[in-house]
Amino acid sequence: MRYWLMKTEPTEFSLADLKRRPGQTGGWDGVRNYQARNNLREMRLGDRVLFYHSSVKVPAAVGTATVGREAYPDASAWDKKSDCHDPKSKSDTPLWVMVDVKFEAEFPRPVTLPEMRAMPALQDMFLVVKGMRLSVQPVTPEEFAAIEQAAQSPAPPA
DNA sequence: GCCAACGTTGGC
DNA sequence: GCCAACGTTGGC
Repeated sequence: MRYWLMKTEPTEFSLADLKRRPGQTGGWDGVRNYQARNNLREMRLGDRVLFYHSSVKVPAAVGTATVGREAYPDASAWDKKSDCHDPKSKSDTPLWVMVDVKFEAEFPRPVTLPEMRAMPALQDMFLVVKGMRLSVQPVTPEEFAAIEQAAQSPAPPA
């Protein structure tokens, strides 16, 4: 099993939104970055996903999800009315893919970006080193566990 | 195929 | 709202 981090703006699609979906499952479409797409293709059923909220006052990991369906064509790329429309994507060779994710758990408290930056266990984490511009990132089992554990513990003093 | 210019992203 | 970092584009 592999571990991932996926970024979303909660105003667009939050963890609470996912939880409210039928079957608590939602399609993760709109990824238009090649490196992120390649990560989507690597995802396997049951892989675990850290759910990260960006572009808010305090960016944070807020919970977890699992991969409910492996990569399949992202139809929004062909939809001329969609913000995510991409004329480069031809129907015979889908350029962009999406996965389905299933709600797993909401953390007892958010683990914030500054907190993650401060955690010794996360000094080599992709998010900490390279930032959040890549919307689908790999996470090591150790990093994933450290963040889950932090979420179960009291927040550190600010 | 390189690289400068440009646009976008996201944290602050 | 600003700016740094990065991905993408297009001219050569």
